[in-house]
Amino acid sequence: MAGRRTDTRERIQRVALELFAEQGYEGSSLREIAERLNVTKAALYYHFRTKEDIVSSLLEGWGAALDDLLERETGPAELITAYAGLVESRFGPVIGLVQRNTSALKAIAAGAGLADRMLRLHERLRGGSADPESDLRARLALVAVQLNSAEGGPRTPSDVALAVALDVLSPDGKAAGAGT
Amino acid sequence: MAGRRTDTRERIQRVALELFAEQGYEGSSLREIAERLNVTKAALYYHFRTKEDIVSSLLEGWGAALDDLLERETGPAELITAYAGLVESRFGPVIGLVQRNTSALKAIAAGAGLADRMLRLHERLRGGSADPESDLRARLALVAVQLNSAEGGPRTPSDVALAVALDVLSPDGKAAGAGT
DNA sequence: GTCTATAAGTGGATAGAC
DNA sequence: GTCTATCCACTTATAGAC
Repeated sequence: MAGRRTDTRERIQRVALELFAEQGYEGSSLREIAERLNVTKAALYYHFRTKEDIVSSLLEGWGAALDDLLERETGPAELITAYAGLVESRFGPVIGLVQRNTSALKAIAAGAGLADRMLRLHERLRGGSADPESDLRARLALVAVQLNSAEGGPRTPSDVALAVALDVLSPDGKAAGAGT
Repeated sequence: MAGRRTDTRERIQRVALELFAEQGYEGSSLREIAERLNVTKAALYYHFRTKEDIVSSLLEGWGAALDDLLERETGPAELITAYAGLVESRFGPVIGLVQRNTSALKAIAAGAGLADRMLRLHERLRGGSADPESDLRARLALVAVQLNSAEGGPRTPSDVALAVALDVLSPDGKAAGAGT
């Protein structure tokens, strides 16, 4: 695994992520990716079977990390905290991509899979309470920690984002949705 | 104005919005729009100069409504309330479109114009306070009222969404950002 | 206002040489 | 592992008849 001689596959992924972030998934062509790498389109096809494979490979790590998260049996607060850690440490750019290309990516298996996991995370986050307000608050908490994702630079310090997310999820004053 | 004999232009807009919502802007072709309308592509070009013109015409009303909103000299709470009214009464589907096709639409003049107006609205919403937390809260308030936009049906009752938005913007306990 | 026909270009993808 | 050359489906857009 670590003994490979070239890193072209990784370079393709890096450049593709760059380009998709700038112009969107459908707005970026394989020709452009190849040009920026100074190779030909055909070379890309040695490393990836299709264009969809390229973007899927980009989403892969994020999907796996979400699965890890969903397996833990922690409560809402710990869940959103761990989620914030993932966003901050590694997956910000990928999340930004997903968020700005929702329509384009929902037509792709890996994209639909991510949407599914986010839905499950959302359910776990609102815990037992299924009322509309808790539902909305759980969504907003997720948005709070990922709003920064990849637009020119981090805007909200990550600790502030997490604090707001936690407060939005369970506003002080009202005890968190422990009743019922 | 009210005396036109055909409504083809409006029918094109209706079908285009439908299709863009289902498959995204770049994922929908003029051929598909024409087919769903039982006309030919060429007919579309009688009513709109380009594909971009079609989507721009869809965003137009929303842009104008935002300009109206920005001209009023009201405070944050009134602003978000009025915004929620617009989302609820007329522009939900359009906002959903914008939100799910951010990348694709930023390459379009009308789309970039909308992003600009949202930025100004966000600034007005956080009023004088420029600290990271107020900034994030202002963004979240906007998200709160528009999260429902066009996915199969309204999820959060609009009054609940507005209440949460107002609370997120200025959590009770802390007085709203009225001082400097 | 809508049609047929077609231009002109791009896209993703493959074959086969090196 | 990368190249040249090519294919073909499909796109936006236009010309001109009806």
